[in-house]
Amino acid sequence: MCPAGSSRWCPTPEQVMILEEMYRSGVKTPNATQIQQITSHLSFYGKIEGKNVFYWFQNHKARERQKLRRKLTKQLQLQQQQLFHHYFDSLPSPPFQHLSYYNSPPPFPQQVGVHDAAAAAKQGINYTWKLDVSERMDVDKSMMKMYGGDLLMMVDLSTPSLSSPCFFTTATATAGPPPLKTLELFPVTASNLKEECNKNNNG
Amino acid sequence: MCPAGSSRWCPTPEQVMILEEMYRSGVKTPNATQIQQITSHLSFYGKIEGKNVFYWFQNHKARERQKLRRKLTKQLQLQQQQLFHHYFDSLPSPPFQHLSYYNSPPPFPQQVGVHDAAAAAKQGINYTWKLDVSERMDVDKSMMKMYGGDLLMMVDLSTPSLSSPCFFTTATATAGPPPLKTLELFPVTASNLKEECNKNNNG
DNA sequence: GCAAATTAATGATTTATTCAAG
DNA sequence: CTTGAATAAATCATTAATTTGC
Repeated sequence: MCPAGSSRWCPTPEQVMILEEMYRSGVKTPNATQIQQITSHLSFYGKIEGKNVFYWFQNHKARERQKLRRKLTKQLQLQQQQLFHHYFDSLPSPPFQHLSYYNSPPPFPQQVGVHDAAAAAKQGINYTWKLDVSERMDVDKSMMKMYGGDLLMMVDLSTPSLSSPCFFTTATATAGPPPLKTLELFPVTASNLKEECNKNNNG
Repeated sequence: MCPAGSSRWCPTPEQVMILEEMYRSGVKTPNATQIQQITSHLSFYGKIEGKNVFYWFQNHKARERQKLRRKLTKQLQLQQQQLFHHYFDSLPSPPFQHLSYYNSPPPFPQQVGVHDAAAAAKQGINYTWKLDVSERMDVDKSMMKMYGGDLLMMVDLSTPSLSSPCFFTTATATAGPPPLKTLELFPVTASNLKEECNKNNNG
């Protein structure tokens, strides 16, 4: 339960359930209209604001990605080890096995992404990340849209010179749909490495 | 000059000048009220919206930091090299000089931050980042405030069920002032290293 | 059992990175 | 190449879960 004067939103179980269901069914980065609808719907189950919904999706998406990455990285390591042992165990007498093991990638370093994608699929990974391609849904074609989804500005009612209570208004009718961005399948970058390093502290 | 149906804001020279002057005089992350004032002031010189002002400060702050970091890093490297050479050149006959040079920090690795702060100061670097401590200015005590300053949501006028044109409203009266955050003086982290790596691609 | 102490989960902010217009 | 715009990653901060000693 949430403390009385809590500084942050504490979602009710129903709210979380609904949000997760929406996420699963494809809503990853809801636009302004969607957030509005979701918010008013969820407000039935408890106090909630639009920014809570927005943050929830942002965090959820990021953390799902993170979980997936970790899982993949772990599996990757496992498989490389296994394949490696398999490869060297099949040799008559491996002279520099220990060196190779610690220093070099296995003998198929160029295709590691594709290879492991296929292999991981065999092991039951569902390629959830492919869903991310449809992150932007663009459900309604109204003039209004969400700018980036990373900016929230409050209304300042104390300023009398303001005719409209809203700070930013969109009068700009931008042409064309937003550029659909694909996700890199195997983002084994510095970010991942750092994460893998930190992981050891958590357990 | 800005094309007629341009998709993005093209600031006039006057606007840029004023923005830079404001930045120099301490405004690094203006709140909603300040942005409103700046916007209406600058609108005298040309078409401008609140989000333009917001983005401008965000980008400017980030890129100033970036410039400073690069300068510092470069200077750091230079000094370490110089000190290093000075140190080893003073030895009678350095047997493993090349090894040490590539593998080890100089003999004062624990205080590198403090040391270089002092040294850099001598060379004329102005510690601009110390200004960042006063980033949050909290000029007015109105109920409305800027949330993070990193979220912008548009109004959806096409939804008739909306009583207020604004999407997110702040009714939460949080207690106490926002926690003033200090900036780390020498953020020589993985991020910096990565940047230094990438820098070579740019020139 | 049950609070104080730790740890994990997650809501909220800030910073870094990337995209793309000009 | 510069820079406005947008997105993603990292980080901070608070709350929920848990462990631990009594």
